[in-house]
Amino acid sequence: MPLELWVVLARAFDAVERHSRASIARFGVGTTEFGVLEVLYHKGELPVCEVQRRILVESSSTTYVVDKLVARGLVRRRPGKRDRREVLLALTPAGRRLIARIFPPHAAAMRQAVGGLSPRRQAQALRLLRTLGLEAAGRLHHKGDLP
Amino acid sequence: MPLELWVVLARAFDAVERHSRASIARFGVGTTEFGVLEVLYHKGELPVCEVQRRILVESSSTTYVVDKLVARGLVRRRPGKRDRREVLLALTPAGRRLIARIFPPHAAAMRQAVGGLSPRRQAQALRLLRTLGLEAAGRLHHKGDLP
DNA sequence: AGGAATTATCTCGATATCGAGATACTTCAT
DNA sequence: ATGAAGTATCTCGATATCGAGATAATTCCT
Repeated sequence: MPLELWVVLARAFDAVERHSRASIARFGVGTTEFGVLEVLYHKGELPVCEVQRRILVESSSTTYVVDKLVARGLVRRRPGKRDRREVLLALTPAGRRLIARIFPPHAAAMRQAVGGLSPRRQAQALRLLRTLGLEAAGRLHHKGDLP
Repeated sequence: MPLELWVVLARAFDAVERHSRASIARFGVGTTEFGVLEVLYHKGELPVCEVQRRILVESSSTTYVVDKLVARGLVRRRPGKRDRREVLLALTPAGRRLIARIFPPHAAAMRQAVGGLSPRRQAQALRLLRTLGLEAAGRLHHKGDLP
């Protein structure tokens, strides 16, 4: 049963992610790039580490993606003031315009993607997956102690 | 709500996948390589395309992974007889020994990974995710017709 | 039977991602 | 106050993955 659950979780993620990628790719933006734009759009200026936590890639990849977005003039870097290790990220006007244009159709695409479940079941799935994710994350061995 | 569901789905997948990767990596095997070994272990000899369908990577990546497994002497390629386009894959004795050693602790690790949900809730999640995945896959636009 | 469309596999170049380690700054415990 | 431990970011090399396209075999339609 656990293995079966893991398999259907992976399949569901894959299928839904294809919707996401397709809806975003039309605008010449990749999944990870979109993640950065989206979080800055909704949360405002944030340090890199905060962005990283939300987009589920490693820090080196975050640097890489942000580099690209900066090169395209969509995101701006600024040294942090209170903590001088931090680098604060924010959208440029061009970046804001782009994400404002992408986001609504993307939200619609995702509504369509998960529309196979009724709203009631979506809410059920949401609760179960939240618990599953948090518990699984909490159970991650930080050093090395496996069976 | 759909977007929130998508986010928790991605997070849950990420967290559980980390368990999977960690449990497998100890044996010097990557996620995709494991997928190939595992499906051949449980289903016996299969054509590449059948394996590919199950491991959720593109065909070019499948070739790449199989190449590595063949080079390591864990998998064997054999031309298909009834359909001469096909290439049949099977475990070598060494491959069988390896996966037989990896699989039990991996199953245990996955039980632990999803153990945050009671068996009853695991079954619920399984049903919901199966529907979600199948529906989402069915709704994938094959050409280009998005909002 | 014969050509068109489909399917299976592979090649190749491009790119996203990782992991380990370097550096600089901050926090914490004494 | 000071040194140790922790945190934030980045660099660099290695590698997994993709996408487009090539080739060959099969199936389908009439």
